[in-house]
Amino acid sequence: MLLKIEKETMSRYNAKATEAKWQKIWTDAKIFKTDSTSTKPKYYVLEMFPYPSGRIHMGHVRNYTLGDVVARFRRANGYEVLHPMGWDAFGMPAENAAMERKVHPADWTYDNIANMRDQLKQVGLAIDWDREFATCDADYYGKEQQIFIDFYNAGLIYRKESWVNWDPVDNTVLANEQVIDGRGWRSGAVVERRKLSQWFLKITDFAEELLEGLGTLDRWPDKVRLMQENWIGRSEGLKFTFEISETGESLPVYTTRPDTLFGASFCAIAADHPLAAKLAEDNADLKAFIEDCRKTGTTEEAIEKAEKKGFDTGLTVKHPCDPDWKLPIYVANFVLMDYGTGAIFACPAGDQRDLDFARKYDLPVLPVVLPEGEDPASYTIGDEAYTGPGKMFNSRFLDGMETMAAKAEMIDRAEKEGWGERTINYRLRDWGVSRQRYWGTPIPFVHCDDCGVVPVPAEELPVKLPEDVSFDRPGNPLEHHPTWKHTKCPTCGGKAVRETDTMDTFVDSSWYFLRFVTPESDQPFDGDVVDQWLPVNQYIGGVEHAILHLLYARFFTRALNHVGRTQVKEPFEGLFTQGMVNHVTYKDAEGQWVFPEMVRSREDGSFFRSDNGLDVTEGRIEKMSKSKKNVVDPDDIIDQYGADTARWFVLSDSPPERDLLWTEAGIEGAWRFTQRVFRMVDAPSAAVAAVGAAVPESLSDSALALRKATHKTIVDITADIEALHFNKAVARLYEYANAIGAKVEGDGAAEVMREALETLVMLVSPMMPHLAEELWQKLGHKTLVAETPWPKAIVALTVDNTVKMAVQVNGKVRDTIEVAKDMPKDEVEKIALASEKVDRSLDGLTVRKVIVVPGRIVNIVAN
RNA sequence: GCCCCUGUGGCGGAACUGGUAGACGCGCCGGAUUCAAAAUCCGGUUCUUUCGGGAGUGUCGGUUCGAGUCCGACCGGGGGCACCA
Repeated sequence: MLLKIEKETMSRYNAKATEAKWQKIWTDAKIFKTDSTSTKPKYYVLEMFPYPSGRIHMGHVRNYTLGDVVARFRRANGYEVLHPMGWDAFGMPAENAAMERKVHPADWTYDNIANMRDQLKQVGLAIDWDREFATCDADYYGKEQQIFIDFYNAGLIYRKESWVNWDPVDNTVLANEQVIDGRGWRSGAVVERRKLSQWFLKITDFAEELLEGLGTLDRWPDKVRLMQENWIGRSEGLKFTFEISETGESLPVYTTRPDTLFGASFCAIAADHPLAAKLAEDNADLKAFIEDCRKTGTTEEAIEKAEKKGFDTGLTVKHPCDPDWKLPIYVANFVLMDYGTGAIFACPAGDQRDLDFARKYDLPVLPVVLPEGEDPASYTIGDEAYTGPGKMFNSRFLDGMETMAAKAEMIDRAEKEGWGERTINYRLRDWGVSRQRYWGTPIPFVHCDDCGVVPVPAEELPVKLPEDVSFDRPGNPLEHHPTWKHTKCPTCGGKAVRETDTMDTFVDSSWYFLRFVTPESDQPFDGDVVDQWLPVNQYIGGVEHAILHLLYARFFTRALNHVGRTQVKEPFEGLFTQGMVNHVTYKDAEGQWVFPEMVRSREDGSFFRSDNGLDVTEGRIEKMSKSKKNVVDPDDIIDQYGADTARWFVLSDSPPERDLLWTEAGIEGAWRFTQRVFRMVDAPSAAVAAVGAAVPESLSDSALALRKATHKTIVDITADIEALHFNKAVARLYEYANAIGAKVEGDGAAEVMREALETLVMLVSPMMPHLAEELWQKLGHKTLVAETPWPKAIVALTVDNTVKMAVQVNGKVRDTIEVAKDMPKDEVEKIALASEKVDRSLDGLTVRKVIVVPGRIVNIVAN
């Protein structure tokens, strides 16, 4: 009995103690410290840095494990790897905590960082922690202010009065993208519209470059490139000017469908259009209509959306091709001031919105594009506009032309006759970065009555946030602070007031990957060193950042290039977007969400709560979220199974770009494998360590089979990791473990087994680094796995000289044959036809044709 | 409404450029070990069958000697969006 217990403990792998041990050894030896000036080939792997919310979640574990496998794999393959970590530390939750719990945002943030750093370190990541910083460090945001002033001096920053989305709860301005269904994306408050003076970054100057650059990003997911392309929204069309018949004033419009100009039926302007505002001055009804449009916001839900509304101004414009043709001007709720010129001409036959509008207000609908196969005499438009291609008709000089040709012709004519021009238009708008908040980078400017807006001189940076702030009343604490904003004008020395806006936190994350390269630089970064390390070779993060963060970071890099700080143009060479981590949801009999750890199962398969015994039912599988309580805490998992098992599980089963389903059974399976690998290597380790590394020439069949498996596995795993197909790598390692478990005996068995076990340890090491170190040591090595080169396959052992081929009769597999790899087709055919099973299937049929695809298949066609 | 992606056993998923569908794992079933259990090990596991086979990758059709893979239409699931002129 005693003996048995002892055996049990000895053969069990104690993950917790072992992991702590190796983490300390790695840290003490500083083996993950990156030498920026190394002559080795460089590899920069980066995961999107976390927001310090307080605790890590499984999504973090997945994200950082993916990156860590890449980092360790590249290190083993001879690269100098840069794999840093930092904190996206500014943002509203810290201010919310300050308001709710009377804790200073800085204290809250740095406490959270300390917690999460400890948690992340337990995952065993190969990170150079010496480069760590938080964006809320004055050192970091001071450098950001420097960049901001650079951009200002380069004309990339301007201020303008503009309509903004005002969140009345957070007392802040929201970007359009941050307004979801008319509500603030964080507070959920119904958004109002206000006019404020705002700071803007001229991202639109780079619209064309950013669009073109997408073409070079061949290691980005197509999906993300497409989303950015749509976001930039380049279109080519005609910009021309209507003359208002009654006043002679001009009204510029933009259209992508100049071909349909003869189908025009009315003209519509946005509610925010200056002309609308002017007309509303002495028209109460119009004023009310405009107010109404504003209330609905720019992105309202479907039902509200569907309702096209307009207001007839009573004015008309002259058709540019026919001064006698007058079109009424409407103010319409579906025309956007931000896009094009804020005014359109409408051709109801060719645009669904225009058609809906025309039907509602009983305006003419004249078809001008004839779809193929339709008769011009009888063709009419019902409730559906025709937006496809076709031949022009009812269109005077365009009649008979194809749509594309008609477009070009109309633009050419407009340019020749001088009433319009070919114009490229973008949907992309400039980036408003002003936030009326405390916990962000102060915009480094002062307002002087005499000198206007003046940048803070470089030697006075950083403009630090004051520490003594109060969150007792709503609004921006910087505005309320008794002294902070009062300063002297850098130009004239007179009284001046600091800008109290802080920057959008997307600014912070737009250049952190550059700071990581030279975090000690007194400049934002050392351009020469950055140019050697960038672009980031592999960037990994959530697809939710597909547009904003990634587009802003691309813009920032180009802007930094523009101001001469770097040669780099595209920051991220390879992008990988991981899927979410999901879990089933549980609800008890009272309808309350239940944490998975509180769910117990009965023998009949039903569930109950461990605390109060209430019945529990399994619900949908959803993204892990605190609100639905379908979360598992990485700390608990690591405590129970160890980091390696957790890492192994998040890498297995699902392809990393897809959602991962977290299950108890899955983590148990991973844990079993961890134990199995440990036993497989541990049990024979002493004997194996004594065996020489040299494998003899002559091997028994079973030894040769294992050796071949070893070298094939090296090739496969290497390819899988390079392609980030970690789930496949995991599957192959299971297979390889099975192969090692098979009986090996005879000549060379011991040597081949040693090679196999060492290879297994190495191949597993990027995924389960602690276990690998422990086993490596047990196999008699004094060096670290983390500093051991990746195994090299002997190519000769990875090719077989025979091959199994399927033999089909009329496309159905009847038999398999094993033939020499280079056997001529006619011999293969002979062997296939000699098969008894094939012969049986051919009974009564005549062979018409035999197709032999060498190394793959034989198909016998018969009837 | 528009755009994109996706659909394979009970489940997660394999299947290179069209060439043996279901690798590997989970679950389940059986066996070994154990007083018993846990753990571990071995075997089986798409469905169906008269044990010869037959059917099968969302549905229907097409191309091909051969289709999960290519083409067309439809159905389901997921994601994105901006009423973008």
